[in-house]
Amino acid sequence: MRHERSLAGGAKRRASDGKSSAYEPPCGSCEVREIGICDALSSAEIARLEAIKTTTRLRPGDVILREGEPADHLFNVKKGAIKVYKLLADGRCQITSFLFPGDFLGLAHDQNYAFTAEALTDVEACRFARTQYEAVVQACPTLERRLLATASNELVAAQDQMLLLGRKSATEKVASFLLMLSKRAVKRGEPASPITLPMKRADISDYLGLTIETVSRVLTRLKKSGVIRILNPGRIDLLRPSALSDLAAGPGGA
Amino acid sequence: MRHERSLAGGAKRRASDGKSSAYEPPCGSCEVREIGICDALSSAEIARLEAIKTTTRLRPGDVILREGEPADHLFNVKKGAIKVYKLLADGRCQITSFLFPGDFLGLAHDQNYAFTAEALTDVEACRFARTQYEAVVQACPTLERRLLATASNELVAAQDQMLLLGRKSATEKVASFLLMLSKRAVKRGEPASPITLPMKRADISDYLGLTIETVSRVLTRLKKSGVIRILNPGRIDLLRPSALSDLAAGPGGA
DNA sequence: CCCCATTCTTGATCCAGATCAAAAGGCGGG
DNA sequence: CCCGCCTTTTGATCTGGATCAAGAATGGGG
Repeated sequence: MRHERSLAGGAKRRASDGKSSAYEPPCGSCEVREIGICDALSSAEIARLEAIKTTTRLRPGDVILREGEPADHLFNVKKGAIKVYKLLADGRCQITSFLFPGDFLGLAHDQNYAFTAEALTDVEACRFARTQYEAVVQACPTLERRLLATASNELVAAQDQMLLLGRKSATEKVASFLLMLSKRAVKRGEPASPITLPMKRADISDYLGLTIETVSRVLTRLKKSGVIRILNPGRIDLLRPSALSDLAAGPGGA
Repeated sequence: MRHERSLAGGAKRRASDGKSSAYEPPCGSCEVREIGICDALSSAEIARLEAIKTTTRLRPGDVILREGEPADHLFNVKKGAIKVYKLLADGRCQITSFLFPGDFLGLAHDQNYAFTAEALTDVEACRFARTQYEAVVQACPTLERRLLATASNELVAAQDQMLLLGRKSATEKVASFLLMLSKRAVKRGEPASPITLPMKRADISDYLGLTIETVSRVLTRLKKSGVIRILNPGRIDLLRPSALSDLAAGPGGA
């Protein structure tokens, strides 16, 4: 029951507790402004959002929101990494996405969240009460369009992930995963090659529909074949990205 | 190369060809009005949509839109069933969703479609040019909100499907699938129990990340254990839905 | 009504990845 | 600097579902 651990670790301090925070960074100097949902908002719109914004800080293992609970907050990730997952009754876990700076969290059509979100590292995020947020959305067509675009993007990503989970081999899955991390790092202005893996092997396997052991074995194989290099902390050097692409796509480039 | 078959069958007549259609049913008498995206639109808004609407009719195997092509149309399904899928280079296929009356098709944030959609049965759908549709959306906040709600719903469904693909056993997958079909049938006013399966075994396996043989074996087992009954055409009787739910959830109800 | 093509079921065997088991790192705390 | 815990790697074995291979329904066209 792999998850009892992290839940136990994280349940102590709920995100919702820290409504007030030591320091409220202004939106004007937001580091993720141009890659997040706030991009393309007018300064008047930003001001309206800023008025209802709270900054949340979390530590590894903290649960930000839990499946089944009332969906009454929305978040913008500013720093750190988050895993979003669903559990089966017996503890099996499927991570549906990892969130990084600039990502949006909390879209849920239902009354309740359909998933759990948990910090992997120290996290800083903007937090909005849903009711207030919706009021702002009503008044800002730009924001609503931005939300729709975000949802569409997530949908496309979800479809890619379904293809991966349903039809790719272990090697293809791991290769695709590394490339995805690299691409997303680039999108937020980080280098493509020594990528940072803020998550454990267990998280990678819960994301790819594999076991820890299989993920480890595939990484070892990639390392031995000179495609990647595994650096000390959670960092991996993509030595031959094109080889990785070939592996990710599988045969058929015949 | 399983798909060459269906593509061959469908490529003859593209949906986009039949811009004009023999008969344009008015929105006022639309059968799926209250379960589709048009629900909750004012009659003025409906009129604006109706003005730019075309009715498309398709036959089994017809491709409605293809991955990679410019995403310049949106659809509302009125009759029939559609499969939405992605392919790998070597022909492996993952169906990401089945569409039924009332469902929306065409959300794509990118310039191009990220998936292919193909009719499973005779299909009737409303078709809108994207540019015109977007103009209407701009003017109708209700419609935009409805689109966002639809996208959110799809996202939740996609997450469920990821859990299924990544972590469920073959039996759990098939049981979940049958229950999903039943639930959706109810939602559009059909009975819960003798459900109609408009798709072939190959489609079910491409949806569940299994092979045809495994799907067939699981169905046989469910039949032999008295949980379902397989009726002649593509119909299945859910004799013991609660047993099916137990199977779908897996162990853990311990 | 029969024929042929397609789909579905069933059986036999195989294998990628799971499971079980244990050693080897890494790292924070004392 | 050492200890103990957690994570990762590696090895041995097992198994659920894939693959390979026939049959048995089904159904549409002539």
